[in-house]
Amino acid sequence: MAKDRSDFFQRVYEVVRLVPYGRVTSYGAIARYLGATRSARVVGWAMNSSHGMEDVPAHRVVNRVGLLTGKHHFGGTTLMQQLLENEGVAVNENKVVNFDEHFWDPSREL
DNA sequence: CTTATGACTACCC
DNA sequence: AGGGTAGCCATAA
Repeated sequence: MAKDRSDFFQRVYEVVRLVPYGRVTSYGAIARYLGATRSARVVGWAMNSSHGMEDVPAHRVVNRVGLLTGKHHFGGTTLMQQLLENEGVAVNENKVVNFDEHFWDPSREL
């Protein structure tokens, strides 16, 4: 049951879990941290599986421009936005305001 | 078993 | 500078 999906997914989940409160990161940042810049899609796909993982704050993961691309997967509502705003992250038009300020890069912060 | 797609990003022309 | 294609890995059919 441990390595069911793959180590890649496990690493992605771990990094996302390490995202501090009130901070957001991007798929590419995680992928790059794992050493696979082009694997950003896999990171997003990992998030798709993260739906059953409450420990994985996927709402803190957005695309490189701070756009809540995965918001549709949160129930098709503003749930993702509400979660971010609840943590102090301002969101406007499905985009993270001051994304550069809230951006948390694992390979940079870690 | 093979094909296609998917919450992305970067490079090439 | 802008648009299009390729790359990555896994899951689903």
